[in-house]
Amino acid sequence: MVNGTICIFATHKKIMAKRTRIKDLLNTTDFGKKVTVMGWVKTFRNNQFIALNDGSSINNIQAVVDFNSFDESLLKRLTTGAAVSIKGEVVESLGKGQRIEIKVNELEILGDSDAEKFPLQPKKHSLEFLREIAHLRFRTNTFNAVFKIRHALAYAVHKFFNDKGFVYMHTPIITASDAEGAGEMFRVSTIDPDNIPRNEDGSINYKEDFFGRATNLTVSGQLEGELAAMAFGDIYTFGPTFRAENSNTTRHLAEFWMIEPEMAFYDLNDNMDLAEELLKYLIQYALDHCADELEFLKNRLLEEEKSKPQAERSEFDLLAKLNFCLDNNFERISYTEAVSILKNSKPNQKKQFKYLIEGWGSDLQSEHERFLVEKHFKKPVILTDYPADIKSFYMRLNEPDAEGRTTVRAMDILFPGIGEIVGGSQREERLEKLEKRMEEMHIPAEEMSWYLDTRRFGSAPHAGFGLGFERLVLFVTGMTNIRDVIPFPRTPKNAEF
RNA sequence: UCCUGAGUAGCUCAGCCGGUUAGAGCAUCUGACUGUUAAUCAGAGGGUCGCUGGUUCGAGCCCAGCCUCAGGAGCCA
Repeated sequence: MVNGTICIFATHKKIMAKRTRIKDLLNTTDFGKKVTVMGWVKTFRNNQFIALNDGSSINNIQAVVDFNSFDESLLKRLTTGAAVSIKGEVVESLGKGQRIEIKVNELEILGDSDAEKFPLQPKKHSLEFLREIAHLRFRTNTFNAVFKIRHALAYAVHKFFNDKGFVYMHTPIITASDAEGAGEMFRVSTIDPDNIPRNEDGSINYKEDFFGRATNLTVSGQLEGELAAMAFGDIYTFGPTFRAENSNTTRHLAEFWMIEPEMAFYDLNDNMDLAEELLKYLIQYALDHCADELEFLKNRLLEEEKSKPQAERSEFDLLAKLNFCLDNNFERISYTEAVSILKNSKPNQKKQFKYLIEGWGSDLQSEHERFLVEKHFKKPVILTDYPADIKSFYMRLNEPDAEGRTTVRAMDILFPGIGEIVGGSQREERLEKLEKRMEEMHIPAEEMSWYLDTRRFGSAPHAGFGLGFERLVLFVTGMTNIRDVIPFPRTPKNAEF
């Protein structure tokens, strides 16, 4: 575990010598050193040159075989995808294109890879094709970079909150509450579908079910998070979330990961400050710790853009886009202000919007959000104080404005290319107002008694938000389809692997 | 769920107005070469044209239904 080497153990004996990770090898100046490297063959060129990758770096090491001193039958097995162990000497490369290489002394095939069947070739594959072989796509440069960044961002989330004294709270995956109404839920049940127990009126008798009641996979840990925030002050959740919506877009998954901080004694402004600080911290963390990966993805995007018409190409490359986000304050405007900007905007006046802005009260369409973020402000935008009618019951009510319109203390952070990346609010802490709102929205108060207890005993102002982790990874990696930033995407009609 | 588009070799794609034996590049296999960088050169093999049905003398191509994928919309994170 020292000098960048790790040990591999079998169950009862050490089966392999220490290996050197390729990432460390690529930085070494230790010429003449004898090393063992293990990895997977990317290509084997000219019967001499193995491009070897062990996942530690997006870059390969070149191992050079003297084909006269090795069995031809052994060299034949150096196919793309094969796992090999190489003992050799670190030497300065004779060729151009790499600084160092390994002169191979011993070569062992650990696992063959039938070239006729292995689907990955040393060439560009479409992301659609790689999605069909998600179990192997980790071995490509692109997904090596994407999932390294995903890891770094996940770690950074915990570091950010831990450093601020937040408590990481595990909220339940299986939940009985479906109160938030955040979309269709997946039912959790052990009832035999061929023999459903029924009540006299024909409805399903959930008393017979595993939990003795109807249960679902969680759509949000927020309500439970609020309970914890009312004791710990500052908490966050970071876990899987499930929505059974039939959404077929580049931004939606049936199973995704969400980060939900909840803070006592925060108002909406504190909430926005924290969200903006978090997003900038995470972007900065990726820039600081994933330089190689981001560089690779930047070039990948530039390559891809070449095939697009000039008008559709983006203004910035990936790194410039990320830095731009760091250097600028997010624009904060109210829903009411946004509506007036949109009403007077060119696309609205010229009737280029598919949905024209008529007046106050309806939700903004994605074309409107995109206009605000990508055309008008050209930076991330935080929209606040939405009409109460289109938002959830737990959001804190504002006093009606001069025209008698009621809004809630909600905020959505909109990012270019992604749309809504964060949704949050200051919560309604006043019991009577909350109960009245629940009644209006037909939310059964009896079932939510545990939630309302927070307002009955020591209620306090508090706020929180949800950050879609995959949407963040999308933004940072510059990928365009959310199915390519989660290892095993679950979408309608697809739960392969 | 709605709208639009697509589905042809392992991959990426071409296939004219419905007409003979469905093509290319890459990959694979065989051989050559041996400091290559998506190596190169020569040759070979490889097809349920998404599925089902229909129209027609004749369907990869036209029609209907279904499945899957992609992009957009809605819902949202």
